[in-house]
Amino acid sequence: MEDITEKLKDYIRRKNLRWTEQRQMIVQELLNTRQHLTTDELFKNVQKQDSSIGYATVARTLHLLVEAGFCDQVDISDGSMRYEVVSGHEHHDHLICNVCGKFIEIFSPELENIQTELVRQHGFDEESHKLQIFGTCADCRKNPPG
Amino acid sequence: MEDITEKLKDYIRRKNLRWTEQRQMIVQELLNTRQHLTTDELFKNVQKQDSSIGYATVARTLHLLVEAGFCDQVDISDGSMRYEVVSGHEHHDHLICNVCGKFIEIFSPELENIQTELVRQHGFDEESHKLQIFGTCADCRKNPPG
DNA sequence: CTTCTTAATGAGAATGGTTATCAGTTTTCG
DNA sequence: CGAAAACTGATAACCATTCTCATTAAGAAG
Repeated sequence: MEDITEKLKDYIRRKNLRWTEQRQMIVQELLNTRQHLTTDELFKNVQKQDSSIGYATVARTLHLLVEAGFCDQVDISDGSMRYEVVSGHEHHDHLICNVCGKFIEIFSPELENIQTELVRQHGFDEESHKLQIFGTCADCRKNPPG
Repeated sequence: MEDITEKLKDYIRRKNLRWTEQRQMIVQELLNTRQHLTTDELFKNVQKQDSSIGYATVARTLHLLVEAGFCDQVDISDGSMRYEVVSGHEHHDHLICNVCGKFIEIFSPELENIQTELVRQHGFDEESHKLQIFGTCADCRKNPPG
């Protein structure tokens, strides 16, 4: 999905913002390493390309991407926020491996339905939800430690 | 459930720790205001009783309670951890009101079953999970703003 | 191409929640 | 009592994130 860059350019044009070399490079790097990165991890990766780019610019670009709807901000309570490129299906939940840190995206209509029903029973008006399942992924179960 | 205090005393005895006035007061205050408090909120409440108690002691006591299994640490990504007294059912999920901040504890066996199945399908070995549903609670829907 | 407005940048300071440090205190147990 | 060890309170350290501000540069207009 390289056209995220194009869509972002559109967004930026509409909002009277500016398309800069730094944003280009940061988005490129984020797309390359397609993972759930922290600001600092992405910052370090970007610095390998261009050591003049500052931390604040990376942080600001990530905020921009979230605001524009191209990234999700994920908090797995490990000390810092992580960012992922929104890919296809809008909403999904996460399996998170405690060993290797990998994220597996999951989606289950049944799960969503039960949640909707639960919420209704409590007279609650849902806006969003977040399900995170922590454990050991299949790979790490097969090849334990190192 | 005032006997949480007694159970905690037992735990402390077993671990060769010590039951102090400060811990007594902090636990008492936590039980009184039975809510999902931040360390700072509990600290402020405790200070009303005894202004000599330090922040660090409150924080340490909360850690102790979590470690001993009498409290859960809940992270709703609002900037700080919250603590709740474990009440009856071991595991539960949360409905969180974006308006008044209230937590509603929910538990659904069906939900748990579906999750178990989902996890199994991915060859994942679950250790724990966290489901948070954000929205507006029944009360805040009836009586909107302030 | 040049000018002009204003967003963007980079460095570093500020912030805020949490954790660590340490000297002094208190509990426990022989 | 007296010693060992846990606890306390004040404050410093930490760390991710956000803010500040002087400078740079995008991009629209002329």
